[in-house]
Amino acid sequence: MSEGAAKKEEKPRKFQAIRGTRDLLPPETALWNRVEQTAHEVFATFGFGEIRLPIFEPTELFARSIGLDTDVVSKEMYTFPDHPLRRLEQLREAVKFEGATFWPTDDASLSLFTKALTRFVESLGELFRDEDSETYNKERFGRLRTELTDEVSKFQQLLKLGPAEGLDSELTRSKERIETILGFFEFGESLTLRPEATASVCRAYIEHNMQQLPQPVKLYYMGPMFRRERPQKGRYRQFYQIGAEVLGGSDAPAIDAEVIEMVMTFFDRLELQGVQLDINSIGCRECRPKYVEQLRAALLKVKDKLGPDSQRRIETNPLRVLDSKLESEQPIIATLPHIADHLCEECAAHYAAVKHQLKMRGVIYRENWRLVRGLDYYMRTTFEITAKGLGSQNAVCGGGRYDGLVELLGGPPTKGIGFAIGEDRLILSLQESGKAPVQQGRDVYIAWMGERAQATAIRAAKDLRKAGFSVELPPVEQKFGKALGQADKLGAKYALILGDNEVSEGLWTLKTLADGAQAKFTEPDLLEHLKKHL
RNA sequence: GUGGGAGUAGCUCAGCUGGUAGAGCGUCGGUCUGUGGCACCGAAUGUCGCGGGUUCAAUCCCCGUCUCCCACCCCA
Repeated sequence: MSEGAAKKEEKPRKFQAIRGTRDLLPPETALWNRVEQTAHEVFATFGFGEIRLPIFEPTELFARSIGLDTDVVSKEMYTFPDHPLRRLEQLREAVKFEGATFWPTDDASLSLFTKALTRFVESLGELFRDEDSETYNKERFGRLRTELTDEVSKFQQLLKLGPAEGLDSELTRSKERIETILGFFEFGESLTLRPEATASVCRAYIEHNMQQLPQPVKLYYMGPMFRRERPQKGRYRQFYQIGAEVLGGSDAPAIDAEVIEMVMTFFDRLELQGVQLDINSIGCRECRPKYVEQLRAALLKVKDKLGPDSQRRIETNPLRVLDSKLESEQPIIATLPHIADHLCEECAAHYAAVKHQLKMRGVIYRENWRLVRGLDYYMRTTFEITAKGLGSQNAVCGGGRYDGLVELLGGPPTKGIGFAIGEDRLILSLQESGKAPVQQGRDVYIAWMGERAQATAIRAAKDLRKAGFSVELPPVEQKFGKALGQADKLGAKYALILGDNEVSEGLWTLKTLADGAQAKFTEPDLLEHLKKHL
């Protein structure tokens, strides 16, 4: 038993990718690369430039843009405090380490406690010297530091006076004040792993004064996003998005249409199957609230016929009732008022023009009056693209217009529209329809034998690779049979045979693995031959 | 966060209402030291997801837990 336990301890912990994250391996990564490469190419033809963004941002950026009441912000973000919290934890550790309780009760532990606290305050001083970051408000921290030291010396005095009459409550209050001040240090900038990238793009637009560039500014990005959801088919906690945003300039319907055209072109190029574009307009700050009220009123009339989820949404977000999947609710939903009939004049005109622009571009769409977007910042044009083979998460792209978001984030009034593609889902759909690449083979496998031949083989590999061929050069000598077996398993097209004969003759043997044909070439001829045939 | 299904070799899976594990594929080696795919022979790899309980005995029964899959919710 004890032996078993000891044995157990020797074995290091087996690590595994944490829930909702995964490794992408070859050959699948070849497909990812193809998708991303295609995005680079297609987006470039539409005049979009790539923007590379931080993976984390201030929490507030997402809270403000996506909306506090959305699920994404209220329960799905990976949020953590920056560095100052670590300082506080260090302090707590230090106090514990010195053998003192966090709240000393006698002289001995008091001196330990103040020692640890003093060190903590000093370390804050270091923090200010080390970091030139503007994230920390020097003045505020200086003030806090003074308050803290003052309060601590007061606490010390109180403690030394002993539990004299009337001082107990003073002591308690002093403790509370110190804790409060320490609490402030905890509020180092709260950071969040980005759950999406639109907010970041807007932040970058503002930060780099892009309104001074020729408008509109057209940017695209790709990379991982993070949401703490329950994993499912086509849904991960670290997932990948490819997105694009058009910021600034006008809100011309042609921009909406061109952005949609671009995604469709991209999907077309990838031969994505079962592509279906749905569009809608959800109005603006003027007309949407009025519609929402009418919708709510209509819903209240049929409340008892709805499921519990939808009943709840009547209060929280009536629009979401529209995309309920419940079979039993479908007939009821069909009777609800359409937003298209309640758009203000400008929104209606814009929506009509977007549809016209799409037609001119030959983009096939379906109007879906039940298509509503979840994030707060969307207005007017919204769209969603679905593809086949995705289970119940069949949306592969979602997007819409978000005029006013830049302004909300402290920038100038700016028009905006964009979309995000779920790359994981895109890949999944491509794989389901048999578009997955096969295992990467090699152009040439070099079967060498003998020390002299290895030198030749190394030179041959270098030259072939320089010419762009994929070459496998075995690190150790192998029997010929084995070498050819390896070449076969690796899916090589050719085996270059280099043995004593070849080296002394200066004629290299090239074998075509598919049919077993062999021919001899001089070194330069071989390169020429391969260039012609590969 | 809620519900359902599943975890046995690298992969796909067997394992009899309890007696401490097997197959196929793959990997490696050999038959085969200048010729691959085939065939034959051989080998390695498992804390039977993890922890606890019942039992003389648990991969199997019970409880908990973790992970994966599917769906709800929400979203890309």
